[in-house]
Amino acid sequence: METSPTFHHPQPPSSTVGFNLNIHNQHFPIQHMFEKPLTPSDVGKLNRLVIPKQHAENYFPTDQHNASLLTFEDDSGKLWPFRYSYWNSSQSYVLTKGWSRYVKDKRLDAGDVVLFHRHVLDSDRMFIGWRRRAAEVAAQPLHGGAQVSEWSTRVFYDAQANYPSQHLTHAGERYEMVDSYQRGAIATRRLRLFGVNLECLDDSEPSTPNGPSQGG
Amino acid sequence: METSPTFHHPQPPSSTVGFNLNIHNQHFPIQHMFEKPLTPSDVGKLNRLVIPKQHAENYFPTDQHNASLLTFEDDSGKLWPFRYSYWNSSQSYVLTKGWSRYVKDKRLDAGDVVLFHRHVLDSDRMFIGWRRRAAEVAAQPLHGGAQVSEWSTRVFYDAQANYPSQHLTHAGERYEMVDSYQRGAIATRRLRLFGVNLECLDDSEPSTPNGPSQGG
DNA sequence: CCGGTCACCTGTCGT
DNA sequence: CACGACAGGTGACCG
Repeated sequence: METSPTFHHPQPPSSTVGFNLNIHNQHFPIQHMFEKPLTPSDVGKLNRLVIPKQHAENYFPTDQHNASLLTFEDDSGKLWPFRYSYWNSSQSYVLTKGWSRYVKDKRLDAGDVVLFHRHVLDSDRMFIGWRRRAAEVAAQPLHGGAQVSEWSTRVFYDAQANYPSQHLTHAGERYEMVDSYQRGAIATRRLRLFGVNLECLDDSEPSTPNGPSQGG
Repeated sequence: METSPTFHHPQPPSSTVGFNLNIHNQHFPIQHMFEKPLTPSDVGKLNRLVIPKQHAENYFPTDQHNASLLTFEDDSGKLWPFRYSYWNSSQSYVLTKGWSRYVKDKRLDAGDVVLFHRHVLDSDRMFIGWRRRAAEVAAQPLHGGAQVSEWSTRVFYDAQANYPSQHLTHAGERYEMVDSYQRGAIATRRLRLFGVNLECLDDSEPSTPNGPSQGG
């Protein structure tokens, strides 16, 4: 059993973009940047996390000469430095060095979701969290259903990928705030938080818009 | 079939550390430095040979600013220049550029053994040789023995790694001189060769003392 | 564009 | 059990 995961406040926050993060009894105004359901490769031996291009370019610093270091804080205050680079060969942004340690430490599995947040008042300060994948439903038997163990992660994973656009609590494991889904569009919204007027991006759709349907 | 491999004199020499090398009918006093059973990676697509740290630091020049060029002679007198460097990340010494050419030219395979020698009177002059791995024994059928092709190289490789401490000829392919095995200890011995008194290191144990037994 | 090279990275194993 | 060594990898780069 896992204990005390993710950044999420016990009760669902009222806003998409800002909520409180309790770290060591200190409360931080945190902006949700994006999240990504982990692919088998993300948690496998490739030791890398592919950051969806849109999110990378929206939120992560544009490293001039490739290969930078991004450091995130987790819910315990522990720092997680990751090597962040752009792979020309695959035209993709990735977290590499350090990522496998995080996966192991948090015992992440395919279908689990990593969350990226940042400090509202200091966008250089970034946070990483995660939540368990949705519990297994008595899943749809595809094609007759002979496959067993090999398939199970994929099934969870796919189920996770295109989850409905609105959900709050789900099997007691999900209390993520995702309201206005606007696929493909980036909306700005103004909000007042901690006495500060902020203009925020609100593209918190799931990170794999086309889904991780990489298998045949 | 291979023709005329290795440096070894047709009859086993009497000394561990010095023996004659016949190159183009010239005889050289040659000191055995060390040898290494080749791993699959050493002969694979990584195009590099890992030099066990002890041997590298004992025998190869300490390159000040990393990345030097080491040139060896083979039994035909051909020169083989290799780039020699230290990889900080893995804390290991490697031969890179040029190595794959040697592997290809000599048709080396995993389990084969590369030999490094040097001129007794001119230690800058170094020689490279090789011998075939030990012929496959009607090997121990592990767990029932269903595996075939995939296993074969590994089996050779492991069989090679922890060969007995005393062997001279073996299946007509091995006439390496290895007498006093003193694992973990380095003995010095004095010998008189070509009218010259020499004091020599004698740590010619196999390069992977623990063996590459990484499989379960 | 492709193969070789280079400088990294990490899991595993033995000590 | 922490740590060194290294086998087996990677992407970037260059000719």
